[in-house]
Amino acid sequence: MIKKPTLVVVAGPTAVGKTSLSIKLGKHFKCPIISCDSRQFYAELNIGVAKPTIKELNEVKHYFIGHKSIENLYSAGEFELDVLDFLIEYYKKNNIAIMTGGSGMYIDAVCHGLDKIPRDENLRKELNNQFLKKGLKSIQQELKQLDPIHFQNVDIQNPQRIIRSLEVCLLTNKPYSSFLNRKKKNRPFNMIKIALHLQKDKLHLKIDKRCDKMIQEGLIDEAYSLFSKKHLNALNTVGYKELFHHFEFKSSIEETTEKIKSNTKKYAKRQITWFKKDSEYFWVENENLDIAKNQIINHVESSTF
RNA sequence: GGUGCCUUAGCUCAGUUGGUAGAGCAACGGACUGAAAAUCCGUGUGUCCCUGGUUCGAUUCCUGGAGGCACCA
Repeated sequence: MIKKPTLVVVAGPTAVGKTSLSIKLGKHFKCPIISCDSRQFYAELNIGVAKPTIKELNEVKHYFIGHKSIENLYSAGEFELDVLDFLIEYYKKNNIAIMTGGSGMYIDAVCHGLDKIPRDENLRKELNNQFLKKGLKSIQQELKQLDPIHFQNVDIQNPQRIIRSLEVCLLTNKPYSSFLNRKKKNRPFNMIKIALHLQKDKLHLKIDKRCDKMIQEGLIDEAYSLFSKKHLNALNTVGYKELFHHFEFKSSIEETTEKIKSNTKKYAKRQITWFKKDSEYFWVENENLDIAKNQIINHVESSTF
């Protein structure tokens, strides 16, 4: 049995069935669920991010759902601190919690920690402008000067990465690479990491069905009500960005739905790539909810620390 | 029925003055330290509609056929 503070992580690609399975697990272990989904954090996003329903939210207590506004920039680092604060308090009186979600970087931030590196939104905006005006070469050159070590290691074709590191160099007058330690932090709790799996064609079918359902349930209206804010980072999100394009360029709704499906599948692919390379995950086939649930319960209860 | 055009990757199409072919999208693989549902990188997967002929060699030229589109009847 679980005696030490334990965090059960339930990860997996979008539409694999994390929500309903973790609710079953939450009921079994009588514990709350920490959501680790970088888009369900936002109060304004509902249908398009497949938030648990009100009914589901009432079945098991959820945290970190809808606790932020799309107007505010949130980050993996802040999430790490928020969840840690929560868990330290929580484990004073309880010994098991579930964290579920598909945002690999956020999961890793909680489980292993990020190095403490500052950020500056305004500086980032300036650098984004510089990139738009002067191009990739310009920011590449600047990084080569300010942090030759990171220049060697970073994907220099990726403007987002270069801008992030330049942001830190300019803000601190120190090279970005000097902040990187890459050591896993110790946590005052044990972790059991589970990843859900479905055969690709089954996952794709579920994605297709779920996208159709989202449209039926009013995703178009939801996106339309957010159209004026489409520049916000939180709205650079599958399901919304394709609909913004539809509003702007009058592409057909059929075409748009297909695009959402296809981008969701690409997203799932990237998630699977992320989880696959982490050998700590115990993979569970999620064809049948109850079988998967029992498999996870056995795995958790047989884990001795 | 006649005339013209078309048939090449999963899709839309380039192309080869005859030496077995390449783009976009899709698909597949990967990276990832405060934007991460983001951002970026890599890979061509092919009876070039079928048949016969010319040729050292035909996806390319010629004959015949099949399917499609357009126009004329």
